[in-house]
Parts: sequence; structure tokens; C-alpha cells
Amino acid sequence: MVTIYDIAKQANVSAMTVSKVINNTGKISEKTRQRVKKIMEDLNYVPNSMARSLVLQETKMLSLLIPDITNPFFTTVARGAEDAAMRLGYKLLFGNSDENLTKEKEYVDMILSTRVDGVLFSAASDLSGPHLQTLRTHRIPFVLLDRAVPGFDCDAVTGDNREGARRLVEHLLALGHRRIAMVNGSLLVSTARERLTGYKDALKLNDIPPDDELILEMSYKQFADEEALHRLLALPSPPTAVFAGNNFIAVGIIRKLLDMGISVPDQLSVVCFDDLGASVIDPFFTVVSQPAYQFGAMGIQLLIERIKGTTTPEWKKLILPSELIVRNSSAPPNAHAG
Amino acid sequence: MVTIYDIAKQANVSAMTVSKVINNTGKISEKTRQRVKKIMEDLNYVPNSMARSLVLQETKMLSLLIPDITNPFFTTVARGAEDAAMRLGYKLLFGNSDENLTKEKEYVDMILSTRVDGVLFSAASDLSGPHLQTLRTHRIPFVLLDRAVPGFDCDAVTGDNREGARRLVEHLLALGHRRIAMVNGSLLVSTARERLTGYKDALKLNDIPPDDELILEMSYKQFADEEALHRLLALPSPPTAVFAGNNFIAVGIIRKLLDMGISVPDQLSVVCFDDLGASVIDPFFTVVSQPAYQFGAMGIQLLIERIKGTTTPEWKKLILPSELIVRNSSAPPNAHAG
DNA sequence: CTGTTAGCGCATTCAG
DNA sequence: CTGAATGCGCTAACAG
Repeated sequence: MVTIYDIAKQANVSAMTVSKVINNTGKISEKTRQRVKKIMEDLNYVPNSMARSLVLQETKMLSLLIPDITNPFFTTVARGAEDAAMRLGYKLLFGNSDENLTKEKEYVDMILSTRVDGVLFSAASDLSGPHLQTLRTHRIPFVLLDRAVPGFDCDAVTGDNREGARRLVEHLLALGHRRIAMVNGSLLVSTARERLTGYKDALKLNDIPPDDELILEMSYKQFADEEALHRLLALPSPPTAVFAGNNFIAVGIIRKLLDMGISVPDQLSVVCFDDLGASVIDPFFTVVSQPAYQFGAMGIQLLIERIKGTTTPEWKKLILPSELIVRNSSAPPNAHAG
Repeated sequence: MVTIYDIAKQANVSAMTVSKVINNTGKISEKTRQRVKKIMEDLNYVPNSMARSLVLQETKMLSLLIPDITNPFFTTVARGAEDAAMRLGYKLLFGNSDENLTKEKEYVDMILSTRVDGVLFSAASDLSGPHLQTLRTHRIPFVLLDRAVPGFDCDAVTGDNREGARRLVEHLLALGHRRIAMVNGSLLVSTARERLTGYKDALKLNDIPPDDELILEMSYKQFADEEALHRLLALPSPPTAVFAGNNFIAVGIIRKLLDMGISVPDQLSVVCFDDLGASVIDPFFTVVSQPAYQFGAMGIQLLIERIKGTTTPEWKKLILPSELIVRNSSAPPNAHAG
């Protein structure tokens, strides 16, 4: 392995001079600078960032922890984070917690020992609190992404879940729906709670009493519980529309409905939070779309500002607006059947 | 920052003893071991992996370089790689080259300075050769993933592109198609060339002369060239089926066809390589599906074997079989129209 | 069983 | 403008 000493020897200078050439610090005569640079190229020298980190006490690495790398929302977040990090001179260490607290803990341990400069953290759930506490104990700056964690005041980039959900449900109400079900992610996740609140807001604004039988708590990762769907549709007064807590839940529901021979939106409207990504043939779902790329990019920016201390001490709370996109999965109740 | 010296002082032992407790090396009395462990916990000690890497000359980090993180094929590869790496005690540094040589070079430089122990490399194109040469010069083990690079003999995990393409086209031929177009990725990518060869194999086996007018070279990233599609369909003897080089090309084509009011498979069959991932509502495409998760998992395994030297010196070439899945995007020509 | 010495590759003092 | 000394946190090799 080529070190600054190898170069120093060849160039008849001290290692220190080489270091200064590399970092453009101090004053070096143009002549020796060129000579050193030439030798660095000839020897294929590459600085050892480990050694550098050790003395500088910074790694120029950030960690991005997301709950589901297969979800296009988080994939796009990752793209945004990656681009921003690279642009600002940082490397990105990805972690995928799989919505799983144990896996998340393993990543937190890894983050600690890797001495990353900061973490962009999308929590598996409210129970991630101790993991955040660990980061804080070790003085590792972090920015929460997408999901808040109760009891933790810190920098955060989130969406306007409550507002978005309200708008989505009001869209259904405007179409004439009155029996609107919500199939949600785990209520241990802040976004799920906020979306539920938005759902109730919309109902209340229209003087419709919420009906607990219409509210299902499942998981953001998938929707597999066919039986629950059956029960929902077999109610004495069944829903005419379903608000899915996220994109994957919506896909799961639609698949089941197809199996059951129920057509959307003719017999049932289905809307959801978050778009489905680039591999969708025919954008079909009426959704509230969030600026996923911006989530990642702004998160990294905030994080780096915090690391460098180029921001005020108060925690920054960035709320990125979502957008209602009406497509073909929603229609007036009994549009065709009635 | 808590170091082994802090612990050593508190425990009235030398730093060396602490190090031995951490690594379970050497002989330490149970009593002092317990005492040291207790203090490590009390002080929230976490080993500094940078310092460790510096002396051990290994980072326990691997790099995964993929060309498109938004493509579900590579997302699934990433999942497989991540799981395998974590299981075997390695961290994974992701990089997304975006099918872009410049970005790829930046990542290679980063990889070099980070001193990762190895790289799982899915090349942007044949022109990635110099980047591989750089890795080799610096003695960083790598395994090629999905895409071969001409002139480079090395470990590799790839698919059976030629066979898969042949089977896919033979499926169309069996349905009665004779005019089959191929819309491919860049021929600078090995998989695109192999798939083209497989396409020609199938035609030849059925005594159909290939027609250059039916073969389009585009990009794996998307299919946006509406005009090319128009020209294709406006040929004196237009195709009755299209073989798309990958999933994204297929999606792009279908979207355009929808816009043009052409229905699939009634008026035109469309098949492709690689599945579309978890966010697809109604699995529609007839595809050749590759075991993406296995690509990542096997790639990491091979890489680690190479790093540890627990494999024979010859380069390992792993070819993972693909599977033809017939769904609803392919049908006999003029199934409904005729 | 435990401690001492030395060095991984680099950058920050502070002298010349 | 350039260099010598020192230490970042850790471990391999050896000495007690």
C-alpha cells in the first residue's frame, strides 16, 4: 500500500510536505507541489480515509436508515439522499431495518462503531426511542425522516400526513361516499396515527360519526389479511370506499379485490398515501403524493448543517407538502352498479 | 470519546487486557474479564472501527455498486446483498452509478479511499473496464454482478440471458407470432447483447430471417422514444409482438401504447426480461424472471470467499437460471382483432 | 494470565 | 516555505 511516506521518499521531501500538497494547506512552492503531484499519480496513491478519520475525528460518512428498501417511496428517498450527500462530499452508508426493531438496533450499533458523522433516521416505530437515545448519548447528530418518535425533540423532515389524509378523504366525500373505511399501518408509527387523525378530521367536518368497524390496523409492509377485508365488506352497512394507509397496503387490497371479483372503482373506490414508483404501467391510484426525493435531499442538507454547526441551535422541523392526485381508482359510489 | 485506555484505567488493568476481552483473544481470568465488561457497559464503550481497520488492514466493509437503484431488479439484489453481508459480519456501502460512467468513477475513487475489503460490481457498461482495472491495480477483490465486462476475466454472478431470451421469443413463436420486434438496452451492456443473441437464436431455430428494422437499441433506464415506436408499428409489415430488453423498457412501451389506443395483448403482445416488483397491482407481463435476491446473496458470498481466500484460485462463474412466467401480456397474434 | 513496545497512515502543532 | 515530533485508538508480537 502506497503511503505519503513512499511519496515523500521519492520526492525528496518530508511526509508533511506531501500531506500539505494533498490538502492544499500551508505554503508549498509550485515546483515541489508539481513534483509531488506527479509522483502521487505515478504511484497510484490514494489517501487512506481510515487513517485520516482517526486523526481528524470525522469520517465524512453519513448513515441512512430506512424501514423498507423495497418500497418505492424509500427508494426515492435514498436517491435524494445519495445525490445530496455525494454533492456535499459525504459517503452514504445505507441500512434497511425492515420495520424491525432488532435489525434497527444492529444497525445502530454498527453506526456507532463506524463513527459516522451523522444519521438520517427513519424510525421503525415509536419503540425506536431507545435507539435515538443511544445516538444522542454518543453525541451523533441525527435527523428524523418521515416518521416522528414521541418524546424526541430533534431535527426532522416529515410530510403533512394529517392534512394529506384529510384532503384524500374529503375527495371521497365530495364524490358522495359516506361509508369510508381506513386500512392503516401500525399505530406505533407516527405517520399512521397522523393519517388516521386526518381521516377523522374529514369525517367530523362533514358531520359523519367515525365507525370503529371501518378502521383496520395492519402493517405498512403489505396487506395480506384477506379475512379482515372480507369482514369489512360483509358489514351490514359496508364501505363504498377504502383509504389505504400507504401504497403497499393499497396494492395488497387491490390484489385481493381482483381475486374476489370486485372491480375498482366501480364497486369500491380505493385511494392511498404515496405513489407507486416508476414500474407502474398505468397510473391508476388516486393518491396523496409526497416529494420523496426532497425528503432525502433536504434531510441530508439539514443533517450536514447540524454537523457543521452552520444552523441555529433550535431543532428544525421541515414539513414537506403533499399533493392530491386524482386518478382512476376513485369514483362516485355505485358509479356503474347503481 | 471513551477509549480502551479509559476502561483500562478504571479497571486497573492495561489497555491490552481490555483489547483481549473485547476480542476474546488470549487468556484472561474470568474475574478481570467480568470486571472489564462491566466497566465497558457503564461507560457506554463502543470500539472505534476506524482505528481497528487501520491496524488490522481490513474494514469489514463491502461496496455494492449498482446501475439503477430505482429498478426493482436491483433493489432486490440490494436486499439479498445486504442480508448476506450482515449475516457474515460485513457492512455494505451502497453506490448507485445511474448507468453513468462518470458517477461510477467517482464511486470507484471513494471505494479506494475507503479501503473496503471488496466490491460487488454491476458495471454501467463495457466501458467500465478501466474502473475494474483500477480496482485490480489496488488489489481490491471484486465480483461482477449481472453484467460481464469484455476483456475481464474474474469472479462473476450472472443470469442466463441468452437462454432466457430464446425461451421468451420461442414462447411468442409458439403463439404464432412471426414478426417479433426487439426493443433493447444499449448494446454496450453485455446483458443486452446476450439477450439479442438469444432473440436471434430463437428466430434462426424457426427459420425466420432476422429483420434489422425490427430491432431497436435504446436504454435500460426508460423507453421514451415514442417516434421510434411509431415507425416500428408503421412498417409495411409491422410486428405483432415486442420483446422488451428489460422491465422498464416494457413499462415505457406499454404506457405509449395505452396513449396510442393500442391494446395489449389484443393488438400487440409485449414480453420482457425481469419482473416488476412488489408494487404491481396485477401481474400482467409475460416475463423471464431472474432470482434477483440470489444475485445479491450469492455475489456477496462469492466475494467474501475470495477475500478470505477460502476458494480455489480459478475465477468462479456463477450463472443463475431464469424462469419463464407466462401471464397476460402475450397472446396469439390478432387474438381478438382477427 | 498480564503488560510493554511498536506501528497502522495521517495531520496538527511548532521549530527551523 | 519545509520538517521533526507527537498522537488519533487500536492490536500483534513478544516479555514478563
